[in-house]
Amino acid sequence: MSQSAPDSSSRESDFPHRYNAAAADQLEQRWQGYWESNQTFRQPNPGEAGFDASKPKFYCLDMFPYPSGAGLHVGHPEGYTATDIVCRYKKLKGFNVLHPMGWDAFGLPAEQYAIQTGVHPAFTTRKAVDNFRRQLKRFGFCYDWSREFGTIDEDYYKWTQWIFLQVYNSWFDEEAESPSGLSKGRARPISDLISQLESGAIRVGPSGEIVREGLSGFAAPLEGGMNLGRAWHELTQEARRLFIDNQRLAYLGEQTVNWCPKLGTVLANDEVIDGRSERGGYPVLRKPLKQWMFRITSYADRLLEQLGRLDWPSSTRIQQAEWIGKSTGAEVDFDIDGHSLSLQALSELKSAKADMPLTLTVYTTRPDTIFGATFMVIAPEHPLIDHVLRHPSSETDAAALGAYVAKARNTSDVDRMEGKDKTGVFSGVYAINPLTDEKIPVWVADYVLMGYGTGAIMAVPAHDERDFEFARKFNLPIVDVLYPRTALAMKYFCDHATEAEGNDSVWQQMLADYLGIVTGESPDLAKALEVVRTRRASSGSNESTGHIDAAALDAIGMKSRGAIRITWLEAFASMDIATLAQLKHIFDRRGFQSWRGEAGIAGGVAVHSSRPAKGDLPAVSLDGLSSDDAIKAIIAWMETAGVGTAQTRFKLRDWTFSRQRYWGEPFPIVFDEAGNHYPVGEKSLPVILPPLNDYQPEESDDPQPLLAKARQWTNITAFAAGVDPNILAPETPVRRETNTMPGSAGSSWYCIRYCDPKNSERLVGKEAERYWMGGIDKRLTGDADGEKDNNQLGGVDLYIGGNEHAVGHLLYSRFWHNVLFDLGHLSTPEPFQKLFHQGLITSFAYQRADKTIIAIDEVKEVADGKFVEIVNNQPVTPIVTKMSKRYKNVTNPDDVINEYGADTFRLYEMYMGPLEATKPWNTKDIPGLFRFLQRAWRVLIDEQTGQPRLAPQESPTLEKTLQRAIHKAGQDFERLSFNTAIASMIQLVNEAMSAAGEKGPGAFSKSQAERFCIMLSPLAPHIAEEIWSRMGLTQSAGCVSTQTWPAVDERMLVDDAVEIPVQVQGKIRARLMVPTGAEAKAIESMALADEAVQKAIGGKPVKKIIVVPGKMVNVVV
RNA sequence: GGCCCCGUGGCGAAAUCGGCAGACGCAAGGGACUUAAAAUCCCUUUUCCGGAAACGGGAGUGUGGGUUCAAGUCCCACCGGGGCCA
Repeated sequence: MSQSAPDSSSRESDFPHRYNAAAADQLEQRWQGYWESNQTFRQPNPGEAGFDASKPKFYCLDMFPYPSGAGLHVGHPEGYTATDIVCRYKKLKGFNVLHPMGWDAFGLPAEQYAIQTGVHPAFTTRKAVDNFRRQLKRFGFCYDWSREFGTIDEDYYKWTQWIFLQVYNSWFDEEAESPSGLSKGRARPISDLISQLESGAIRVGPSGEIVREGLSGFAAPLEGGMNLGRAWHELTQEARRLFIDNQRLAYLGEQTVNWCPKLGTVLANDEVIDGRSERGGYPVLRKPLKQWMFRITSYADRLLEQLGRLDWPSSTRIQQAEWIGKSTGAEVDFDIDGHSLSLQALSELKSAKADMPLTLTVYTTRPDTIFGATFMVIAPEHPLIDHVLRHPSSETDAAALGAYVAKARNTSDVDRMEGKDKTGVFSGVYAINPLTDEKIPVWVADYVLMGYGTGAIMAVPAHDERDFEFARKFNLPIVDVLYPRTALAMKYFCDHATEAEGNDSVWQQMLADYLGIVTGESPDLAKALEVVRTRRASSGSNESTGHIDAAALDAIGMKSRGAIRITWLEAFASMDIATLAQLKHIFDRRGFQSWRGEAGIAGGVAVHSSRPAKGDLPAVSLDGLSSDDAIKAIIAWMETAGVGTAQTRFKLRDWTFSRQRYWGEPFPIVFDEAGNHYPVGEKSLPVILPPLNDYQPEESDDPQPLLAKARQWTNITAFAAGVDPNILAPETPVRRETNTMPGSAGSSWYCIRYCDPKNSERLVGKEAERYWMGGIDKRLTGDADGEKDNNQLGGVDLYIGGNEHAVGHLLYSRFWHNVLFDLGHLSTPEPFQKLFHQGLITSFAYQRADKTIIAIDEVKEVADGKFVEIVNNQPVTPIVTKMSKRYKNVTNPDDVINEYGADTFRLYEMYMGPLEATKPWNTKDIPGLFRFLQRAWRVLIDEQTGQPRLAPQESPTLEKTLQRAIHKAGQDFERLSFNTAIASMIQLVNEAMSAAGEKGPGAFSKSQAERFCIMLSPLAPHIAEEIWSRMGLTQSAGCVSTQTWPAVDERMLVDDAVEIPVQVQGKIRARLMVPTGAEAKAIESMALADEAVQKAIGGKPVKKIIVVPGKMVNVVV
C-alpha cells in the first residue's frame, strides 16, 4: 500500500494526543487486552456463576470459516463486524448474548498439501487456525473465546460420530406425529421398529416395505393370495437384517463415482474431461461404489413446510424449495400394444414377474396434457429394451437399437442431459394412449434417464420443449392440447368470422382489434367479437387508429387501456399468412404450436381434450379448463378407469455422506467378512483418525480411500473396535469403514455445540441447549408456554453468512436438527430462526478492449479517470469484479488495520453500503471514516493535554440531535442498516464539532459525552473505550462495553412544526410550516390560502385535496 | 439453460409503509489559515434554460408502457450488470 495515513506528516509534537494510526494501534491492542483479561465477553450458561436469568437471550452466530493458509480476506470481517455490532448493541440493551467462533477445519486443501509435502493436515490446519484467531482478535470482535472449538477436535468429532450413529439407529415412522405437533412422520429408534415387528403391529411387505395392520389399503385381501406381508418371526436372520438396514435413516447405497486408478482418488464431475482426469489426463472409470446415504428424502415435506416459518431471505427459501422440488402429478400406465411385440417377447414378458407387466408406467406433472401424448420415450437402460433386443419385432432395427443403447450406457448423465442435438431410435414397439386409445410409438432416447422417475415418459411435443425438438427431428406428430388466451381467441375468430370479415383485406385489422380487446381486459370471447363488430359498424372504416375506440368499450364496461392493436398487426406481418383460411386450417389440424415452431409451455386452457363414454368408462372433457382444474379432473377420471393415480414427488435426492478422503471424520462403523455393517459402541467414541506415514494415494483399479492405507487401524477385531458383544462376537475380525465424512458433517451441528462446548456427557447440555436455542418442544415445555408465538420454531436468533450455502449447508443442518429433535436430543426442530446473507465485496480491475482483465499493477492513470496499460499505452476501462490474486486487487485486512486501525476498518466496511449488497472495495474512501473518528476524538479529547473536553452546560439543540442519533442508531442496528446509523453519527459529530471549535471546552456535556461513547461503542469499540476511560468512568462504572444503551425521550424526536410541500397536480408549488399534529382540515385551508398555490391553481375548479398530515398536500384541479 | 438480486450525481450511497429524490462519505473546484506545505475549517458540486446576481422555470432514479391525486418505490415488457445452481 503506497498511501500513508493522512496526518503522518503532521507535527506530532504539537498534538501529542492526536488520534492517529499509531495511537489507534496502541489503544486498540490495550483494550483488546483489557477485554480478554477481564473476560468482558465471557457469557456464562444457565446454572453457572454470574448467569443472570432475568435477562432475555440473544444467540448470534457467524458462519464459521474454513481456516485457509492465506488468512482472512476482507470478505470475512464484513459479516463478522455486522454480528459484532449487533451483539455489542444487544449486550448494551440488556441481553445475555451468545456469540461464539470456531473453525470448519476439515477440508481438501490441507489434504492436498499433505499429499504434496507429507505434512499431517492437522499440523497445517492448526497453524492456519492460529493465524485466523490472531487476525480475528485484532478486529476487537466480542466473541466468547472460551467456547471456541474446531470440527477436527477429537472431543467435537466424537459427537459428530455419535450423531451419525443416532441417525444410523433410526427409522422414519410415517405414521407417528412429530414432536413439534406440526406435521406427520418422525424419526424413531430402530429398537422401536423391532418391538413393533415383534408385537406384530408391523409386518414386512413383499418388497421390503412396512405393512401396518388395520390400515386401509392393506386390510382388503389382495389378489394372487398375497397376505398382509410376512411376520417378523417368519423371516430369516438375513431377511431381518436386510429389512432393518433398508429402513435406517443412514444406509449404504450404491452410487456411481469417477474413479481415477492412476491418481488413486475419486474425482468430481467437473474434474473429469472427456473421460480423463483434468489433472494429469489419466483415464477415469465410472465405478459403482457403496456409500453411506442419509434418507433426507423422508424429511422433504417437513423441510419444505417449516421453511415458511423461518425468518430467512425469500431468495434462499425459494432456492431450498426448488431444491426440494415437490411436484404433484400422476403416475399413468400406458399399455404396450401386444401386436407390436414379437411372440417370443410377448410370452417372455408375460411369464416375467409382476415387476415387468405389459405396461409402461410414466410419471408426469402435467397429466392434463395426456391427450397430446403422441409418442413415448424410454431410457436406454429401460428393462423393456432387453426383451425387445432379444426378440425384435418386424419394425425393430435391432442393430441400430443395440448400438444406441450401448453408446448411451457409456455416457455420463450430465453429458446426456447437456447433449444439444436430440438422438434416439424407434424401438419397434407401440403403446396405447389410454385417453385417445391411439397407438403411439415407443422411442428410446438418452434424454430420458433411468435413475429419474420411472425411466419412461409420455411425450407431449406441443407443450414440452425437449419433446418438441425430438418430434421435429424424427417427424412425429405434434398435437395442440393447450392454448393461451390469444391462440384461443384466434381460433374463435377463425371459427366465427363471417365471409365478409374473412375477406383478405379486412381480417387482419379485425383480428388485431379483437385480440387487443381479448388480451387487454380478458372479457368473454363472444362478447369481445360483438364489440369489434359494433365499433367497425359505427366508424365504418378500415383505418387503423392505433387504439380501440374507447366509447365502444365503455358501452360494455371495459377500459381501453393497453388495448393496442399495432403490435398485433406487426405480429401478423411477420407470420407469413395471407388468408384467414390458412390460419383456420392451422387450427383445424391442431397444429398451432407446430406452426409457431415452438412448444407452448406458457400455460392456458385445455383444448382438443375429450373422449366419449365407452363401456363402463365415463366420458371426460377437459376443454376450457385451466391447468389446475384439468389436472384434478383427469386424475379423477384416471383413478376411476384404473390407468393412473395421483402422485407427489420430490426432486430432492438422498444425501451421499461418504467421501473417499483422508482428512475427515472416520465413520464409527465396521464390517465383518460377509460385508455386514455394525456400529461402534458409544463408549468407544471417538474413532480417532490415524496418522499415516505418507499421504500418497495408491494406484489401484478398485476405488480405495486413502485411509485404507492405515492397515493396522483398519483391520481389527470387533472387541477392539468397541462393537457391542451382543451384536457381534468380540473376537470376530472386522474391517473399519475407510471412507470419511464430508465437510458438511461438522458444520451441520456446530451451532448446537456452542451452547455447551465442553460437555463430555452429551452433545450439548439439555438446559443450555433449551435456553440458547429457545426450545419449543412440547415434551419439555408442556402447555405453560402455550402463549409463545407458535409460528416461531426457535433456533439461532441471527445467523449471518454467504448465500453460497443456501442449499447445501443450510439444508443439511436443518435435516440433522430435525432428526435430533425427533429423537428427543434437541428442543427445537430448526437450527436457524433468522438468517441473513452479507453481500460480496468486489474490487476494481481494468479491462482491455478485448474484454480481458488486466492486473491493477500493470495499469497507470494518465488523466483523471483515463487509464492505460503500462507496456503498450493501450487504453483500458475500470470495471468491478471479484477480488482475485490474478488481478492483484486483493486487499489484506492486516494492511488496512496497520494503517488506520481496526475501528476505522470496521466503520469502513459497514459504511460501504447495505450489508446484503455486492459492493466494491475502494481504498480511497477509507480516510473519510478515519477522519470521522479523528473528529469524534477531537471534539471530546484535548489533543494537547489528552484530557476530556466537556461543556459546562448542556446545549438543547445538540441534545436533540444526540437523542435522535441514539434513536436512529438503535433502530438501524436492529435492522442491520449500519451505513445509515454511521451517517447519523457523523452528522452528530459534525454538529458538535461546529459548536465546539478546536480549542477550549467541548460541545458535549459529561452526560452527553457518556451517551455518545456508549452509542459509538458497538461500531468503534476501542476508541469508545478510550474516551470513556479518559473521562474517568472505567474505574467507577466499568468499561463502556458493559453499560446500558441510553434511553431516548420520545418528545425529543418530534419538532413543534414541520415544513411540508404543497403540490398542485403533483408539482411542488409552495412549502408550508405547519404545527406538528395539525388537523388535515387546518392544513388544507392553510394550503389554499397560500399565494403561490392559488397562482398555480389559476382559478380552475379544485376537484380534490389530499392531505397526508405531517407529509404533504396535493391539490387536484 | 434455470432461479434470484441489482440498475439513482464523477464514485460509494440515502430515501424504513406509494408522499419534498440525492442525507452521509469520497473525489473535484474555489476560498480561509500558513513563508510554504500538510492537517483543519468554510463554500460550490444532478442537469438544462433564463438572469450580473438574488432567484425563477423545466427535465431527471437503465428503456418503454401501465396503475395512482402522487411512483426511485407497485405491475408488465425490454436492455444492461452481478450472484447462485446446472
